[in-house]
Parts: sequence; structure tokens; C-alpha cells
Amino acid sequence: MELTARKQKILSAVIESYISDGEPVGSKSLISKAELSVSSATIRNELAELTELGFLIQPHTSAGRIPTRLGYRYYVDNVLRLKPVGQSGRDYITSVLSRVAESPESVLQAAASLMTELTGLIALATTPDSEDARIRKISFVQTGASSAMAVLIASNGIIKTKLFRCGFLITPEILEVFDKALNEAFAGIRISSVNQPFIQTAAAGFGELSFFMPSALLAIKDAAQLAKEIGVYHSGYNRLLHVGESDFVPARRIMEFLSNSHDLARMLENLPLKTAAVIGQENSRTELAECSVVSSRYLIDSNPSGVLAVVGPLRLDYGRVMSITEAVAETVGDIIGKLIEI
Amino acid sequence: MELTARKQKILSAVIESYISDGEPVGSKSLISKAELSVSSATIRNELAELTELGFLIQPHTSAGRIPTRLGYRYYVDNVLRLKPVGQSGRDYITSVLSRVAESPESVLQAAASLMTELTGLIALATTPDSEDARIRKISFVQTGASSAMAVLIASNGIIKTKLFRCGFLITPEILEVFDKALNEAFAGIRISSVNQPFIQTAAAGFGELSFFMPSALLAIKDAAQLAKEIGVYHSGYNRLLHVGESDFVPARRIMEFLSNSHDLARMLENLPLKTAAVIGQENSRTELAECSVVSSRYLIDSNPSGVLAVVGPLRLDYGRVMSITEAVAETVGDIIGKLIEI
DNA sequence: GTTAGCACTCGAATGTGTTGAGTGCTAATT
DNA sequence: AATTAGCACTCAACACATTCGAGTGCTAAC
Repeated sequence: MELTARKQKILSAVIESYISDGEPVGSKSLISKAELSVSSATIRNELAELTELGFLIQPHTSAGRIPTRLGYRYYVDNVLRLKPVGQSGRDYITSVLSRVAESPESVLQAAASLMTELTGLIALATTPDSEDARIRKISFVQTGASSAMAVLIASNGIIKTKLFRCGFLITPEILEVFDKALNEAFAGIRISSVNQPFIQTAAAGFGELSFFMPSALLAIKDAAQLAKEIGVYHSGYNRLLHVGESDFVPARRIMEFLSNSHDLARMLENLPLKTAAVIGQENSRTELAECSVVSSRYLIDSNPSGVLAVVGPLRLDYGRVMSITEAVAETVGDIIGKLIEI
Repeated sequence: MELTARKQKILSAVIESYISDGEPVGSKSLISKAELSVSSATIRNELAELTELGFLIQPHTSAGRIPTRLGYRYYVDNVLRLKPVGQSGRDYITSVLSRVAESPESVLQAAASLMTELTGLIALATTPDSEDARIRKISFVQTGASSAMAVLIASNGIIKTKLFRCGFLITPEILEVFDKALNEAFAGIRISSVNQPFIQTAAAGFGELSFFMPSALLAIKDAAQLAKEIGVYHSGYNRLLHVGESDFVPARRIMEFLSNSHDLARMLENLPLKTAAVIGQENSRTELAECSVVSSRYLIDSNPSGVLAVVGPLRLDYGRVMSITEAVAETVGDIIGKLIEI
């Protein structure tokens, strides 16, 4: 859909004014805002056509216009130019994230907090998809007379631990045996293939050892399960109550959805590769029908991995938020990438 | 302060009616609710005196009475009889918590969720105080060419891990050396005494080894730091939006306070030993001036340890909530106690 | 295609009247 | 001295009416 230059100018002015003030925009105030040298009547004609086209609506007859979902969409797709985050901004992001560059998880948690800090909105970050990750190494640490901790180290840098308890006393020798047998059986295996049947066939192969194995095997299975689940880190849930316009009911529904990490992970997984904004009812979840989600995937060694996202009202400074999200995602990718190499 | 039997009866009736309906209570309806055979005029006189004493207030002249903080306090202290949770309830609590009896942390997280499920309110659970805990054992697991994970096992069952990176390639032999040197130096030491100066004197004692040690030592210090910090698990933050009566502003302040685990931990630490209710402005934090906090400490081997708490409105079924909190706390103590023995 | 002019619409703010639950007080009763 | 019937009074809640003004759509002229 193509709009005349003047219509585009007016649409932008309405959206930018509404984003900054939250008030419906009338024809008179647009004369100065859109820097046009026509009368308010002309603008009214244009506004009427833009309304006809579905880009604007009037909350009520005698009010100004506010953008619709389509209006925002047109604006984001055709008008908006991202202003890349400046060098000082990038330096800040890098310094904050480097400080916690210990594990992918710690970087992602910090990235979510950082995004909330920078945008004032709810931020989400998912762990890298472990579809292709393999088991690099398995270790055991004794934690008690008959309890131990299994440590699973994956090729994508994810490390998961799982405590377990045996029905017998554990000795360093037994752990040695676990270690040897399980690394032989599992090292290099894809994490996504470690499931119940797989464990069972593995158990069958251990022959006389099998008496000692069940708890350790189960622990490894659980750890693998944890490693392949997409984790969601979040920040700024209290910002939900800042949105002055919305009332309790939608806020509660959103909160409940965001609290359910399973559905949330599934939604985030399906976000596009590029930095993008999903606006209002475009969201796959009805709970988010009154929200916009801005997201950007981070790349690890040039492979699209997890996603960073921000959830806010439709009335959102898309330019700013999309630039920030993209910049943080790039930095996250770099930092996690370096973390894994080693 | 002593009240006549009739005043007590009327106060109870007002509170119980208000707790169940949320409506101010008038003199007429009290005739049946308090099961008194006097006229409404007599009750009005009694209500006037209870108001005089500060136990009740009128939201406005022509309304019924609602309890004040003092009213609730008198009720909780003098009238309320806890109804202990029945056997089936206890069985349920035990079965839910046993299923996750892997580490103190997992039990506490589950306990918080369980309390939200049972009471419909925000629930909090703190990890046991590590003031007296000692380092039982330190282990290392290699996670990369020059990175490793330190595992610190404390005498109170808390296990903390910390990843670290060295400036040199790590070999099994080096880890062995770390393991030996650090266990010799640190086993049996109180966790609370592991601080920067302590680490420095320890480092000085390692002589020629000291080139290899700094990163490992730092990791142990960080892990000890984590182990001695009181952790707060929480559940049900979305319930904050269920309180129909309150509006956005207090909800936001409460949310912000609850998001700040440091202040929150400090507040929870100072709660009393016995199951208790802190009502409204009795709270040490002004953010909670319109909330009641019901709490109960769990005992590990008969020692008061962490605390379970519930945050709700003043208008709270204190009897039910206090009983549930106490029952869950007892079960948590038992289960964590058993976990540590082993 | 643009614009001045004007009647019109409707939300928000403000005011007015009514209703009813619940009170406090007084004087009579037990 | 405690209780109670009776009654005037208060005030939130609701419904309804009025005013105000920002902003519109339309028409006719430019």
C-alpha cells in the first residue's frame, strides 16, 4: 500500500505526537507538528481518508485521531528509520554485560535487566536453542555419603547440574566408574536425543554395572532435559503496573501468561530472525492483543540462537526500542560466542 | 486490654463478617451474626464504644463498621484459635514437598508455590541462615580448556557453584592440586568468615602454588558469598492484581519492594520465631503498611532457620492462613532436616 | 485541490435530586 | 443502670440534567 508523501507525513506526525503525549491528535495541532503549510480543513480531509484506510481511528466523534494497529504497522514498515545506538551506548552495553560474562545464563539475565533499564519495559531473554548441542562432558561430584551432583557440560556452553541420591554409599571409585562409563556412552551425543528410551538402551549396555547406574542415569537424563528446555529470563514485571491506560484485567492476564514459562518460551521461539515488532493483535497469543513485542535474535558464531524481547504497550517508541534491542542482542551474541569458544 | 464477653463477641462478628464479605458491617445484621438477643440499639452503643477504643472505624458517617489494625490485632491475639491443618492436608503438603526433596532450594521454591496455591496469596520462603554453617567440602569440575566450576558444599546442605576462568590451560593435575590445597585450607571453616582478608591470608600461605590460585580462590570466595546470602524464593506475584480494593499505586510500591531481594531478605530475617501475623502499619517497611504478613520459621534439627511468609491484605482469614503457614513450615523443616543428615 | 465558515457531536466536568443504609441521641421501659 | 423504641440526621451512591469546548464533517466559495 502506497501513501502520498503528505499522507505519510501526517500519519507520522500523528503517531509521533501520540507516542510522546498519549493524547488523541487534532487537525489544528498537526499544522505545526507535521510542518505543513496547509489549513486545518485540508488536514481534516486527509485525516478522514487515513481513517477510511484503517490507519487511524477516533476514540469518539469529537476527539482527535489515534493510530490503529495498521497505522503503527505502516509506520514501522515504511517510515521508521532505526537510529543505531551510538558508540557510548554500545560501550555501556558491552561493559555491563562483560562484567557478568561467566555463563550464557548470567549474560542473558543481565541482558534482560539491562533492557528493562534502558527501555523501562518488561524484557525477556531466552537461552540458545539446544537442538544441535551435544554433550561435551559429564562429571560427578560427591555431595554426601550417598548423594552426588551430576554436571552436564554441553557444546553450546550450557552447564546444568542435578543432585541425586543413591541407595548405597558412594565412594570416589564408584564416581570414577560413573564418570568413565557415562562419558564413553554419552560424550558427543546430541542432547535432544537423550530421552527415556535412549537411557534405557544405554542402561542395558552397562551389564554388570547396571546395579549402580539407575540414579546416575536418571540424573543425567534430568540434566539433559534441563539443558534442552529453553530457559526464559525476565525482568521488569513490575513495569506492568506503570501502563497508566490499561486497567487491572488485561494486566492480570498478561502477567499470568508471562508467568507461564512454557507457553512463553514457545511464543518467543517462533519470533522472526530479524529485529522486528509484533503489534497488538498480530501477536499469536490473545493475552498480548493489547501489547507490542519487539524482538531480536542474537547470533552465536553466525547462527541465530535465542531471542531478546521487550513487551510494552502499542504506544511505544518503536525506533528507540528496536535499536536498543538490536544493539543488546548483537552484544549478547558476541559475548556468549566468546564464552563458548574457550 | 480486656473487653467484656459481649464486646468480644461483637468484635469477632464484625471481623469475621468483614473478612468474608468485604462490606462494612451494620448493627442490624450483627444481631444474627453475633447470635445475640439484644436490639440493634444496644449493639450500636457497643459499636460506638469499640470505635471509641480504636478497634473499629466507620468509612463514613452512614456506613457500618470495619476493623482497624488494632481490631485485627486484638482478634488475632485474644480471640483467634488456630485450627490445625487436618491429616489429609498434612499428607498433601508432605507429598508435594517430598517429590522435590532434592536440595533445600528446591524444597523452598516448591513450598512457596504450595503456599500460593493453598492461600491464593503471595508467598515467600528464605533459605536457612548460614551464620553457623561450615564448609564441608570443595570440588572442582573442568568445564573448558581454561575454565572450571568450583563447587562448595556447606554443612547446612546448601550447595553453590561458581564458574571461573584461568589465564592458563587447566589439567586434571592442576584441579587435583586446587582440590587438595583448598580443602585443607578451608574445610570446616565457617562460611561467614570467608571474606576478602581471609582469602588474602590464605593465598599468602600457598607459597609457590600461589600463581595458580587467584582465580580459584576468588571463585570460592564468590561461592561462599552466595552461600551465606539469604536467598528468597517467591511465588504468586500476579496475585497482587487480585486485590480488588487496592489501586495501582500501592500495588506498584509493594511490587517494587518485593522485587528487591536484599531489603526483602532483611525484613524476613527479623520476623519472630513463632507463627505470627504482622498487621498493616506494624510492618517495619512502610511499603507494606496496607498489608499483613503471616510468617512461620521452620526448624532444622530444632534450630530456627529460614522463614516462610505470606503477604496479603489486612482483610485476611488469619486463622486459615496462619494454620497453613505453620503446617508447611513444619513439613519444610522435617524434609530439609532429613536431606542434610545424609 | 484548497480553504473559510458553520452547524453539529459528544466526552468530561459540574451540578441537582433522590434513595436508603446506617447512625446517634433521647426519652421511655425494664 | 442497662436496654430499647423511635426518630431526625448524615452521606455515599446513583441517576439525570446542564454546560463547555475540542474537534469534527460538510458546503460553498476560491
